[in-house]
Amino acid sequence: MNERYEPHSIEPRWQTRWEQAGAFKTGRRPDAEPRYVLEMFPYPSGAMHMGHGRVYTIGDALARYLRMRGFDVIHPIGFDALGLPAENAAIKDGRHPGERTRENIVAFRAEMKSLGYSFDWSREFATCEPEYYRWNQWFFLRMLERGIVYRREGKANWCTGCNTVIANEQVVDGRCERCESPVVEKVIPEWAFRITAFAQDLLDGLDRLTAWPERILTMQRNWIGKSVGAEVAFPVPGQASIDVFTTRVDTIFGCTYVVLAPEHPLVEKVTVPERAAEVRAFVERTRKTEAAERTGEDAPKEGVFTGAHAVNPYTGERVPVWLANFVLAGYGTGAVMSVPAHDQRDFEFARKYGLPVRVVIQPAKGEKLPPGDQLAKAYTEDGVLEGSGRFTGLGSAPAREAMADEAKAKGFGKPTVRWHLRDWGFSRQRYWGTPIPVIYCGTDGIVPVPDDQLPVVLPDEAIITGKGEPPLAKVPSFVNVTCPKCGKPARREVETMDTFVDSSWYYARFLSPHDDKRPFDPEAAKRWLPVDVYVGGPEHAVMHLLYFRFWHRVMHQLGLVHEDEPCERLVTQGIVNGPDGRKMSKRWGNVVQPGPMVRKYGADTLRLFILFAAPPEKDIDWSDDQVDGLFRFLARVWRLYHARQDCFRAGPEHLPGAPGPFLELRRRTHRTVQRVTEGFDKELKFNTSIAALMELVNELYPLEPKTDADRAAVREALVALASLLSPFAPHVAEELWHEVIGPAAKDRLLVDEPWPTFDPALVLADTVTIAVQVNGKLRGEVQAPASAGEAEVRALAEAEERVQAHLAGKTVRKVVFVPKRLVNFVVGG
RNA sequence: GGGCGGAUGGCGGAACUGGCAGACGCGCCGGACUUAGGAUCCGGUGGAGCGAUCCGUGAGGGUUCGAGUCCCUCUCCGCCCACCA
Repeated sequence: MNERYEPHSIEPRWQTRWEQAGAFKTGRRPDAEPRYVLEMFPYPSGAMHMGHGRVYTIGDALARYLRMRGFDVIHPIGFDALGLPAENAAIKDGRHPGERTRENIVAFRAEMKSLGYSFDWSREFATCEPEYYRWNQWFFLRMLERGIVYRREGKANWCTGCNTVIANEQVVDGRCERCESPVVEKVIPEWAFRITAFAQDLLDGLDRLTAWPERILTMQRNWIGKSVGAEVAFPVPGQASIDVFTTRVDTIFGCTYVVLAPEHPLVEKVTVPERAAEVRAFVERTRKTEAAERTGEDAPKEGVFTGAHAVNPYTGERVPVWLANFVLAGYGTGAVMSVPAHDQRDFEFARKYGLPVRVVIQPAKGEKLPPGDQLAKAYTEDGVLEGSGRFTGLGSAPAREAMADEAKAKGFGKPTVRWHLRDWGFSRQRYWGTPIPVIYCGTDGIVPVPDDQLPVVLPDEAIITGKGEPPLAKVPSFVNVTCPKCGKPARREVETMDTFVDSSWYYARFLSPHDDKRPFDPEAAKRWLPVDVYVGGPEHAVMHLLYFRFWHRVMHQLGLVHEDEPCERLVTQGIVNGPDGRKMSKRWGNVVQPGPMVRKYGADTLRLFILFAAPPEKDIDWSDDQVDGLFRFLARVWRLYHARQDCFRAGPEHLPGAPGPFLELRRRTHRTVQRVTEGFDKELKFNTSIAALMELVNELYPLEPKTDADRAAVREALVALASLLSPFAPHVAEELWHEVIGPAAKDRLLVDEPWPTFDPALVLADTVTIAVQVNGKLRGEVQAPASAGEAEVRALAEAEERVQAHLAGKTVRKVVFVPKRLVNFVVGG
């Protein structure tokens, strides 16, 4: 055995051995229970970064552990290869996005292998392969048949930088999430998934996801955004009827005006002729304002009076109808009833334009509100109704119910549910995506491409400029087809799919990645789904994870899967920041990449650093010093095995039973097995699991075994240590395990060995240290048998000198005894 | 403004259902071995005090024999969302 720890001489060797043995192939244990461990697949733009290093290290530790626990594990990897960045890069340097993507994949694969990740590489695929995206097209056609896909003529977010439509969910503060260019509204025909039809179901499903972080569940709930309210019709006599949506129908007696969105269809109709010019100017002005500016936090509230009046159906009162820039056409009915006393926006608007403020809700307790004209700000809490006719005196909640019911009974409204979630517009005027499989025919209209003509392959020869028409429109051989129905010349759809489509079902494709008859094998799905553990960044909390849940429900409807949630447990990992605590970025010059670190320290050290720095969900800062420390730990472990070679041949029959350091060592060994095992089964706090291994090494280090029994105890510890280390630092663990086990085991691999078990009798200490307190303050400690009762411990404690000093001259009023932990004398006088 | 997390030594972080605060690592200090040490090994390391002891988990209150942990009020930090009616 080499005296020095040299990771570079051992890591590639074991990587090769594992690969040759097919150690990480799925399905090696067909009779064992299945487990599916999945990390979010990477988008291969450029080189692998530390964030990737973290996700895959966390998932890999789990996968390796579960394999050793005897499960049949699937741990696949692939590449999310289609997408805007590759296309933007292509626009920049003129290279084909596929060429660049394939290069990046080669680099990624090499780095992942150098990190020793236990992927089943035989299942790898990239979403840019027609063998994959043809099934995106297949799903599209199935959803089209079922009305889940539809064509809509609607306002869309138009990114002025990417020149393409992006989803609502991808707009951040009025800007494109990717390129940060301003997003403007534009009317455009587009394809959409009817995800809103699943809104209630997606919401209900969250209650069953008990192993998802609460944070993520809350974000999804907010994103789906169910609000229960009421729709109420405010007639404009002789003109029209304005439907307003409100969640606070209990405040309706305080409604002093009604506001329409500038784009509301009734604007023209209700506006009185003398105000038409002013209204039109306002509408024009608002339309020109960018979404970001209009809906930004500090944007001024502006409005204009239409001259019309609408009737509050509850009171019969006539209230003025206004337009305002802050009312959005796309939400609710695009019209709101304004209750300035109980809504802050309405309040500010009313003050600005001198509209009346009428208090109709009083706080249930505490001071009453002043009259509306003296109110300093809106009171938006629930309370007790006043000045609300027959509803006066009711609480807000029962009032909402009673009032919505009355609206329904009298036919001027109804209880209504509204969602924040919008349908998912997924067509992109881009090249590097899945072609949408439809044909536009002059005779037959929109004609789906027949299944037997799939895939519609992305042509290589597209000219990508990022401007004007979609790139595919400029490829005549692609565009010009004959109609599958009538055989006349027709045009292909030139738009492609959002890449979130690709990542919505890839986990299922891993189950039969080479299937050319169907997207995946439903029998395999029955065995492997849902995913047991899914590891990825919390930045995907809403978009990807919602689409992914939606798609799974669609696959359920298609009979391809048996359950409606795709994943049981979600682990969201924190960011790896630079050494300065800031986000790694070229701008700060604080980027640390996994590749160079593997070359410097070896994969095992890097993996250990990532796992030891903090629990998975916390952000961590890169630290060169900590990395050094972990390299030193592995070198120390290495030296330990080297120094104890004389223990390798002792047999377990000689294990020590008599009290002494080697029996203590055995206890430590078994306790460590227990702690690390629980670390995997419960909290996934790998940092404390690794700390436990360090403690074992520290205890082992100074021991000098003299007898066979001593050596057997050391050997037991060394065998266990190699196994326990294996999920975290697999290469060095494999090497050391072979050293201990010796030549007899040369054909076996540690990664295939069973996970060590612990003896429950050994993890329980027989002597415990009990803290002694007087009035809650620590005054000493005593050693006692673990089984000791109160009387025994009390006697031991009272014999302690320091304790006696604090008890002297006092009366013991009470004694609190916690077995195995403490005894507390409560004294007085 | 709303939602969700946080706040513990010089630093990263431990602490199961309230029960010895600071495990483990880094850094630092001392020692050993060395021509040398930025390698390795051993010891120390929350603060104050010579000491017995006292003070310490963002701040302030409370519950309790006992609070990092539970309750109330507040401050700061991070992330997500935001004229969503």
